[in-house]
Amino acid sequence: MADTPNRSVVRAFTIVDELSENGGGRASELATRLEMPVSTVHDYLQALVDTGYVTVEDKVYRPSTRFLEVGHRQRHRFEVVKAVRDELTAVAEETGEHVTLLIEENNQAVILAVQEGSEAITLFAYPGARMPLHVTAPGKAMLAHMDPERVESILDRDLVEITPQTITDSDVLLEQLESVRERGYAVDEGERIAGMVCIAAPVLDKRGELRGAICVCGPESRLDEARRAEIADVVKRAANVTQVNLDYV
Amino acid sequence: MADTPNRSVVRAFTIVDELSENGGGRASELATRLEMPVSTVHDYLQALVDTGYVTVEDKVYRPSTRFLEVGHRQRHRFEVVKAVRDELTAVAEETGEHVTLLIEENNQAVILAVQEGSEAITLFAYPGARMPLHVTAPGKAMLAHMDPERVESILDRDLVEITPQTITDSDVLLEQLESVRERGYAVDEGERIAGMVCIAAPVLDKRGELRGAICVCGPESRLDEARRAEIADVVKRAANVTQVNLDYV
DNA sequence: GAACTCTTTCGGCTCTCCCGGAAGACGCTA
DNA sequence: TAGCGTCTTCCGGGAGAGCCGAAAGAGTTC
Repeated sequence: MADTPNRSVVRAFTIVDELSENGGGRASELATRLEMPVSTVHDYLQALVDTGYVTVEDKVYRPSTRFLEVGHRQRHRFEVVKAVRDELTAVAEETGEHVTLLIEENNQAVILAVQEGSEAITLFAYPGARMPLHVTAPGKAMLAHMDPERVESILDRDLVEITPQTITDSDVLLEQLESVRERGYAVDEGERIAGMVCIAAPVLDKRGELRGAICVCGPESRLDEARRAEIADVVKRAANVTQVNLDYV
Repeated sequence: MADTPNRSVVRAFTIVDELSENGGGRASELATRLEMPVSTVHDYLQALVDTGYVTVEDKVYRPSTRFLEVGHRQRHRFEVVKAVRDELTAVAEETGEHVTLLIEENNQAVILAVQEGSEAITLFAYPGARMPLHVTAPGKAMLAHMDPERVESILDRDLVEITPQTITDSDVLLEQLESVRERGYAVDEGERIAGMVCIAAPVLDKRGELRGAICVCGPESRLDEARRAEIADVVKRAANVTQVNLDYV
């Protein structure tokens, strides 16, 4: 944690972030948005283009496919992605819903794989999509198996409210985590997306280390008590099989 | 094209590249490989971690899932990805082979989507994977519809030989491009991967602008003359449907 | 063709990156 | 446990590189 992290590096990635959020932009646009001199932004964009991580076309700059490349290469190195693969499709087939594999990174839940069942709702879910831990079933599933100190430090911060259902009381969350450990799965009811219910089970390896979570999402209307129980079983089984695969590899 | 592109930016991404290639590394490792002082590398790594684009665990640094995020967001903005979606699965089902969608970026062919048929050979193909244009069917399909001046400048450079079959003679390539335009599809026979045949059709929009290429790859043994012709038809149809979808959107 | 906007170039001042050196952390061996 | 080797982390002063104002160039609009 240096006092002053290399400013150029930070600025470069700030520009990348800005480009990514808006899907691209022109030098002057960025300059105003980031409150930097145009010439400075211009210099950075040149440098970024030089590296190949940004492309220009008609003065519009965009993140290049290099990001995909680096991202996917890295993704392949997560053993859990391979270990879960068949189970993910199996779960999608059995439930017909939207199924994802997530991991925890920097106190956030990040999607690594998506598999859509036949009835799956179209969600804005893609590899790399991230969300706070406390607002989702997979997040809670993972929190339940993280180091208590880290959990505490995470819950101590502002628990952002994303929907009216989002749980922002850390005591309530701690109770839920306890129940996750007992039942082996977590549920969220419209806590991240209104009207959407998610059921998730944590994936642990034989040493008990957290490796991710498998999550099924569907519309409230379709998921009554009985169906939720069914899905919970499917998800738990998938997590279990994945663990076995992990330990084999 | 500034004379001296911001050194910090270039260095930062050099480090990212190195991390990506080796799937992560320690400060001292990078320092030796990149021939930089350890302390310098350390400073950069700190800054990169600060941005969230690199993570550390047990002193091992890795590109974070941010790259996936940026990459995928950008991918979604390519209309051709949506336009081709159903066709890609259709082609995979019909042929049973390995099907990909590629685009051209910075004089390279880049995979944007992969769909594996039931018999598909396992290829090291993932979104973001890149390859020279002249060594692949999709590359040739795209070259055939690029600005002649650009084509010339690309073919004028060193035509890297990847397999003994790779075509490194620009005149031969130019002839092939002509035939691609006539027939509507391109073929490569072990020019990128020995023993592998690929058949690809370019995707153009109504203005005739190049938007990408659809590619089917399979083992030589399975693809005799007749089957190649079949696949060529399937691929051409898929490209055509995609064009229609594109023009609709 | 004048006025405006946005991109690109230029260059000198100043700030910040750079890296040697040293301290600290960790692991290994005896 | 002490001692040694390796790696990470911290520190600070010098010099080189980034920064940005200003102006020129490119492209558009009316």
